[in-house]
Amino acid sequence: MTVRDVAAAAGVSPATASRALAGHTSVDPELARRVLRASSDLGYRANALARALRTQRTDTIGMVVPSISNPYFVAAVEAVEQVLADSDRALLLCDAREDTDVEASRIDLLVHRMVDGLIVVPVATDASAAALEHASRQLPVVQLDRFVDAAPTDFVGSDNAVGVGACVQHLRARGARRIAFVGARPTTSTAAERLRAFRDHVDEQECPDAWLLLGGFTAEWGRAAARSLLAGMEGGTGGGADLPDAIVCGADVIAVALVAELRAAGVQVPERVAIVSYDDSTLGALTVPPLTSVSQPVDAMAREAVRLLDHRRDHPGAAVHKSVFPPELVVRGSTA
Amino acid sequence: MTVRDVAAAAGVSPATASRALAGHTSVDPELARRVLRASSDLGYRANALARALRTQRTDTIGMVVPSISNPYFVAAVEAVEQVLADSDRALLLCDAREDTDVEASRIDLLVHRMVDGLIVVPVATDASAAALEHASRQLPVVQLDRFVDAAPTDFVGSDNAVGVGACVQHLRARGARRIAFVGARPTTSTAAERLRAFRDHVDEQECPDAWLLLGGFTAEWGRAAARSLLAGMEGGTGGGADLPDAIVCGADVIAVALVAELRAAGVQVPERVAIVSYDDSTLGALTVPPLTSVSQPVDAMAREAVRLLDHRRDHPGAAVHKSVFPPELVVRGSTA
DNA sequence: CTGAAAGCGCTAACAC
DNA sequence: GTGTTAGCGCTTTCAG
Repeated sequence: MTVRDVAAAAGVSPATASRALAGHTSVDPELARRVLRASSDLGYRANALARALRTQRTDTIGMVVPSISNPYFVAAVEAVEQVLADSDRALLLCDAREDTDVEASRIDLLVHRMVDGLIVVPVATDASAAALEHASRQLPVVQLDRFVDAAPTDFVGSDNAVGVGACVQHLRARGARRIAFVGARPTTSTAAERLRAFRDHVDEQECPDAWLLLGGFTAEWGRAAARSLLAGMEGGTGGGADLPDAIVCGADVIAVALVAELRAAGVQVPERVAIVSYDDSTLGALTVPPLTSVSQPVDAMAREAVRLLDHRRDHPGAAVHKSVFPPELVVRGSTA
Repeated sequence: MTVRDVAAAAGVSPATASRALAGHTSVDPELARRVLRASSDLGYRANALARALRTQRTDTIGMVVPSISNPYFVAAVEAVEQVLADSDRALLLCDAREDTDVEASRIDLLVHRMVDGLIVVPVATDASAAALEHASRQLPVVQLDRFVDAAPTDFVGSDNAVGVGACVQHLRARGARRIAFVGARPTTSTAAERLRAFRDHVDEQECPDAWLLLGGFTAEWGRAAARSLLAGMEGGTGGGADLPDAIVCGADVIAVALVAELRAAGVQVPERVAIVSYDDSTLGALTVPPLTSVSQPVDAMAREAVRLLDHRRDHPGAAVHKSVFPPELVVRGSTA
């Protein structure tokens, strides 16, 4: 089943058949109809490989995420997959396993596969730069969620300063006076921005340095941070006086485990300690109490990422573009 | 950068260069060395598209899962991606969104992309059959986790009878006398097998029909089922007398929401009601209390799935093969 | 063992 | 507007 067969059946040359199938206007309407007819009669489907080899387009987008076990990235993958499916394109997905070496090898794999573009959530600000920069010289690349400055690519993310600001204001309005921050070490732009935003919003009075707890975007870290806060309480004046009124978490994976640990120790959430978090993942909505969390418009962000890739394919020299979306605080039981 | 360049640099023909690069033995060792040398000097990488067009191998495997938001499927995707990456292959991932029409169109997309094989977790026993059957006539297909009998493909799964049996025995050993089942309607083989196994293990005494609750593999259903059980309690003799001692859940997503709802209603877990579940997902380990759950050897299953695809490529006519792995009950706080 | 030549299936110049 | 021809880059007959 090739173009030649269709062409023969329609009584035209392969070239004309190809043009008709591609919807080129410079084809006699009558011939075009015959071709289309023959094509559907024969159940013809153009060979994707041959077309790709010829046109240098694979209709495939590559995506590399730091870890597919993180529900936020899963949401991103889901959204991108949907956008691509809508335009008959496919997603080559790779998991970097939080390792910049793995990440580099996956990026290389995808470039070599000649994907039309690459969507990357970089593992780390420093160590991801080289691979990204190299890739961006071969094809359109957009960084999603996190940004590596050294790699001059397009970017789609959300405004972490606004998000964290909303968290702090919400907690204050709810009466919180003393607020802790449990986030990730600033090895990624999001972690760094959230930390900086938090620092900008509170002073030493509201949050002493001991309550700026930094680890990783993992459940283990959430648990460890909770234990650390609880230990501080025991050393204090007793009665939980040295526990913060509220905690801002850098991600739902952290918050879920942190809440679990606090509750296991008999600390009431939200009565004794209110919790706000980031990502608004399915995870956070399932727990007791469900998490108040900052939500990002993932679908719109996915659409924008794909749009930027398409745009850059057509305008390789265009200036680097950054799209930053406004997040929104979704209030739930953890601050009820 | 093409084979011709390498060949020229090594002073041989493209054919010989190609053979040397492919490791064919029928090449003069000296020439082979020159080719390899030239290749690495020039940083040559064979064009994946051209090779695929010629050899009819894309080194890409397609995978379709019912929903990428379900952590069990994420674990499966993660495992498959790892196995493929280890053999320099890539994963084309599609999400069927629990819809058999979407599933059919994604399978079609992947077949058309000429993936070397297809790993499918079918959405439903009936409605997924046609697409699977059609696909399996074009390329190697293996069904994972769930099985559609009408589609004669290889299969990799785990023994649900053994898993559910272990759940029931564990609960009995813990002193449970009255056990409810909250699972999914038997529209998938796993749901059906788990339900049947449960029925085979308990009698009307231990579990009246009212306690066989069937919905979907979703958190919403877990919540609804919990409410239903709580409503039954109110109608009973009071004091929670009409609540089961234990509940077997068909999946962690169900269990997590069910536990949340029970606890919100003041029911102690595991003291009043013990919970066991299925999948042993990251989700279940994060909750309070963490879930006792049936664990499947996902990595081994992924390896086996890829092995079956490879095997079938070499032996298209071989008999259909089913690999069933033994699951294992992981005991945690929800039955502590 | 090696090279020349063909061809995977498609589309894009180029001529008519 | 249409057909002829060439070629994307690779591998694999087929001769030698």
